[in-house]
Amino acid sequence: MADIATLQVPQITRRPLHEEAVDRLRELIVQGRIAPGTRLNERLLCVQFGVSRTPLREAIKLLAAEGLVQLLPNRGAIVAKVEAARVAETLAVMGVLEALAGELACRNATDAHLGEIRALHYEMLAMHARGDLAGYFKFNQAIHLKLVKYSGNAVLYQLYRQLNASVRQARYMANLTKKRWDEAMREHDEILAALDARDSARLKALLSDHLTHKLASVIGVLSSPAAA
Amino acid sequence: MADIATLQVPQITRRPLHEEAVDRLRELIVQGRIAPGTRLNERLLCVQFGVSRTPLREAIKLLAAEGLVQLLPNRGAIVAKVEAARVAETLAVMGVLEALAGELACRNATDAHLGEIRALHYEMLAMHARGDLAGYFKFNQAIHLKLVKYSGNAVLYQLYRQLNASVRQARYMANLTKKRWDEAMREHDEILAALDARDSARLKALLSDHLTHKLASVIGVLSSPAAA
DNA sequence: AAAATCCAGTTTGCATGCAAATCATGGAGG
DNA sequence: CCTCCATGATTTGCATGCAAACTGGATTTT
Repeated sequence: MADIATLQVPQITRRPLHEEAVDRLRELIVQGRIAPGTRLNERLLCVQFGVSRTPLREAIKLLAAEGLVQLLPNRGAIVAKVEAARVAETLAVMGVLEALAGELACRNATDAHLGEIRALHYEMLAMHARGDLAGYFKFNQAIHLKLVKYSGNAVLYQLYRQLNASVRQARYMANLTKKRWDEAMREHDEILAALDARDSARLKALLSDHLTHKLASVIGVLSSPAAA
Repeated sequence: MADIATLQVPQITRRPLHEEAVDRLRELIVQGRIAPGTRLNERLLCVQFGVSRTPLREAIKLLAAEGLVQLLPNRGAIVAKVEAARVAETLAVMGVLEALAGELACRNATDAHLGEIRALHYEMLAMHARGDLAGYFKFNQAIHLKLVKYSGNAVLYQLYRQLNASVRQARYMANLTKKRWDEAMREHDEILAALDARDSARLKALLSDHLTHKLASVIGVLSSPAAA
């Protein structure tokens, strides 16, 4: 008897509030609902999240180490600004990380994993065909994240996600031109082919180029904001 | 008048206690004074640091996002364990980061920067000649850090330092054998030569190999702890 | 008029107190 | 003897209160 009850016991302990706060605040930031440079007013966010200042402050500290917010001693925290220079640096790093991920994924990913990526790839192509930019970004992100995940290197995955979050807003500005979007799709085709063939050297080169192109695209947008 | 007074005004505000706590706690952890897996007792650390629990808890959250400690909901935090698998993964990532750093440093480092690295290189050789392991580690670390710093990519530098800290204990186990130590010195000679020649392709390859060798060395030690 | 000073109002940083969860120890039952 | 459960002690998580620091604008000084 009481199997269900005993099984639930380890789960009834509720999730700490500061974890909840971290997720909600991160969501607000990466979605751009709080403009970069804005001060995070503790009291305001408290009432918004329905928690006290203590767990909220702990959440802010977590996000600070992630690089999403910047701590100003005695002046609280502000949403980290996404400066063009920093985005460029971040994408350069992500480029080599993804190249490594591709290399490892060729060795470590299972056929099932490859199938999953292939499925996402076609979903992405569908979004591209429809001109659904939001949907495209979603699947594009998913593909890149899965690829890194299936590298089998957990440290790499965690780091990549961290960097990705810190430039998420900027990435949304990347493939703005139709030309660049089409080109990115061709690149993705090649990436998938190399992955399927488990050609690690080729995949590595393709991913590196892909990120370099994305970098150039993002920089172009960031350095001339009026062009949007 | 009152130049000194007005200049000091912005500085009299004392450093927040949680920042102090972060530094002291990080020091304890990376130096291995607190064994991996140990629970961080808040009350204990409070009296040790002379601060209240609130700033201490915030410090722990910062270190958690850095990866030095692991948060267990409702059970506080423990010092992150350095498992062989995780060290291997981390070194693999550091390898590509350093390769990128070398590539960038060839382009961006000034001659003064190169001179500084060269000086550190000779200091390291001196330590090697004396058989001073601790001194050798110190200068070896300095060289690698400076190289990454002089890449000019701040994101890369921050990430590299973070990863380096998280496996610091393990790195001390790396060059245990005389043979590996001598080999590492030869590799460093080549690295310096490539950097001086600003041969980015060669430097990239050398650094990548260097880390791969270090990885193999560390793994060998970690997987057979009795062999020490 | 421009710059420096001063003074509320607001916000952050920190200490403390309390409730919930976890841990440890001992005893009952098999 | 081992397992399971109960219960007190410890520890974590959170809310609140207070002091220090910052902010912005009015006042004074040059």
